[in-house]
Amino acid sequence: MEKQGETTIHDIAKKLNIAASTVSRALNNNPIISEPTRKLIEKTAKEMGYRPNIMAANLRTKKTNTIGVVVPLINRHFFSSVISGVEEVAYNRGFAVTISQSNDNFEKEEKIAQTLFSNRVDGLIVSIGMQTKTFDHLRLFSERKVPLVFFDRVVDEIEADKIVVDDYRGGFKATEHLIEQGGSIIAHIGGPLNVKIYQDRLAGFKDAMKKAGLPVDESMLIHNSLTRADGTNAIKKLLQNKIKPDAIFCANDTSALSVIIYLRQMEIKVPDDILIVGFSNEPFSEVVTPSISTIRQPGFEMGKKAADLLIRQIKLKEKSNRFQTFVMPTELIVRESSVRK
Amino acid sequence: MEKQGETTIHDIAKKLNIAASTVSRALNNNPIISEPTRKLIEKTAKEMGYRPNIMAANLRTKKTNTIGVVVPLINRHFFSSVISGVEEVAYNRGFAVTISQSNDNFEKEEKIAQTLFSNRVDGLIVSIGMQTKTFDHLRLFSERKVPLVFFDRVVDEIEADKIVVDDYRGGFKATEHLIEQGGSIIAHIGGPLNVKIYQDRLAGFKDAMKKAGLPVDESMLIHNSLTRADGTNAIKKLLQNKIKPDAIFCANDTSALSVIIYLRQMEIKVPDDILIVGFSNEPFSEVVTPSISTIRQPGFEMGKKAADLLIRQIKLKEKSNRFQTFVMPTELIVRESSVRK
DNA sequence: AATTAAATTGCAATCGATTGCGGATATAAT
DNA sequence: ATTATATCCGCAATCGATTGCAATTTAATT
Repeated sequence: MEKQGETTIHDIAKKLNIAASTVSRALNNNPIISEPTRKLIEKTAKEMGYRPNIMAANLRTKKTNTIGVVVPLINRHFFSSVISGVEEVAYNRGFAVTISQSNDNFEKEEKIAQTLFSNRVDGLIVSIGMQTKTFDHLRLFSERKVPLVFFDRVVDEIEADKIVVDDYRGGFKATEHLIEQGGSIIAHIGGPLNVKIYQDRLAGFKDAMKKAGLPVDESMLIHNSLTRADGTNAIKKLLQNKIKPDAIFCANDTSALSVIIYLRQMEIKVPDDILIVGFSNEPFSEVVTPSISTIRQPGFEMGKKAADLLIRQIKLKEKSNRFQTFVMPTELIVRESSVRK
Repeated sequence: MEKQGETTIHDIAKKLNIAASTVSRALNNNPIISEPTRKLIEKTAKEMGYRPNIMAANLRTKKTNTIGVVVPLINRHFFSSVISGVEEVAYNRGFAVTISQSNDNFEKEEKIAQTLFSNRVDGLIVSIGMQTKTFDHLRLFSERKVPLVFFDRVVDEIEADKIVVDDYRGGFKATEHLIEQGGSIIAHIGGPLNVKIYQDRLAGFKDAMKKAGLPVDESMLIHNSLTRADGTNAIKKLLQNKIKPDAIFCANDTSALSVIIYLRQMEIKVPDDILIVGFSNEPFSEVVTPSISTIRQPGFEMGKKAADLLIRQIKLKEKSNRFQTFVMPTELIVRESSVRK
């Protein structure tokens, strides 16, 4: 005999001639309920196919047990790895994960933030888009005390927990490595400078150059959105310089790949003629020929850490702890593209 | 003056000396409310910083405006592309997307299904895990009339909308291509046969062989989980056969990659000595050397289609339309790994 | 001016679970 | 037998929005 609707705690209560409140407490393992009645309630709940109505509970408790994640692009190895890490931790601690992608579009990012806020997510994990230069849509969360964690592309202007990779040292190590391998006229293909990670990678690049006593010529610096097409355009432009680079530090693997493919077409040898280092350790960087030296970013671990921090904030709540910034170590992975045989 | 809590429709109603119901209707653009009062209500709502409490609305309407997506692994290009497509459509139609990964683990898939069901998602989009051989956890949805759409790794035993790629023709085309290129002793590295897509790819393989009058030797068929390690083991085993294959159809690009890398180490030339075709068109397959011929699966489009179908079901509800299966066309992408120069 | 129809708005119940507080029962102590 | 002390449990309000139905106001008609 199927009931017409879902069974509620009231149905269970009625069946057992007890109060709904008792049922509720029993099902929530409230120790105030005696063992035998709890057992009984659990048993009949199962028999009746009871499933708690989470919306009702949420309404009452003002919690959704949901955390929101906003990334520029899901379909991108680094971000999907982070999401994977977030999901793993969240799932194990009883949180659902709602995911949205901004497509690096500011308006969409704003709308997503509004929506997630209205949906009362218990907390938010964000990596901002490349166009994002104002932050009111995110301040909304921090001001209303909704826990917020930034990762990778963080926002300096907002106080919150942050998880970044050591982009500065990554840029530094990459450049230093190129210098060690014999590069002296070194170009940098970087991302938009309103995004901190690209500032940092650039800073690392410059400092490594300075340390080695090498000049940084403006004509050797290019900033774009680091897509495949951008990478191709960038290398074309670099090759038009009177003095051509003998090494390039690319701020991501995608542009490094573009460069390598274009150079192959031009019959310029990598690494013999030009050394290349990328950034992020995308899966393809390992298997392309020549394989791309790059900087590893521990995406999965960052996701786990972000979720852990966020959930910690959610649980603590009131106790406004100081916000922390975690810097995940970067690792230079040396492959073929940067080592002369 | 911040109110202590959120402003509700009752607050607005009180301020304007009208009933909460009027406010509710006005905000929902119910035409029964006159234009001037609607304007007034909207204006004060904005002034007071009103944000609807979605949980309360959900509780009342029994809708969550959320759709669940379950995939084996987020961090996998094909799946993240599908998710990306789902997210795009869902977002534009006012649905949130909750994502979970099963890690190809049956128990986790079960728990996820339970959780999403309890969370009252309005519909579910699923690609089952490799271990999944029973389906009660999914029948839960179909039986309780929660819209359900399968994609890629679908379940024959459950009636629902399904979106698959034409794995049979994909397998057939891949194999036919290998034969055209001169392969005659052709091996197949496939996935577990409880998953339909792998059955179909195998069937396509066999039929293409039969059509060409070529024998299918059991020793040329290997089934595993198609990981990097599995791929390496598979090619090792194949090379131990007395008769060695001169072509291999791999059921995914990952195993094709493993094979290529192993063969390179063994100094066996691809494509000169052995032709290779993979499956899925993972990003790396284009850029590896030799680039991998493969079968394209339109992940993003599948995601969009899945979301569209699901939302259509959600909107129609009652009108139990016939369930449909959409077969997305596959496309053979010929690259270096399967073409003798 | 009276009556009717139409247009608006309000009342109050409802969705299902949670929880503070008071009441009932049982066991122990005197 | 009586009081004290836990131990359990139930009552009823509450979370905030939605909605059927009733009530009121306004406009239209005769």
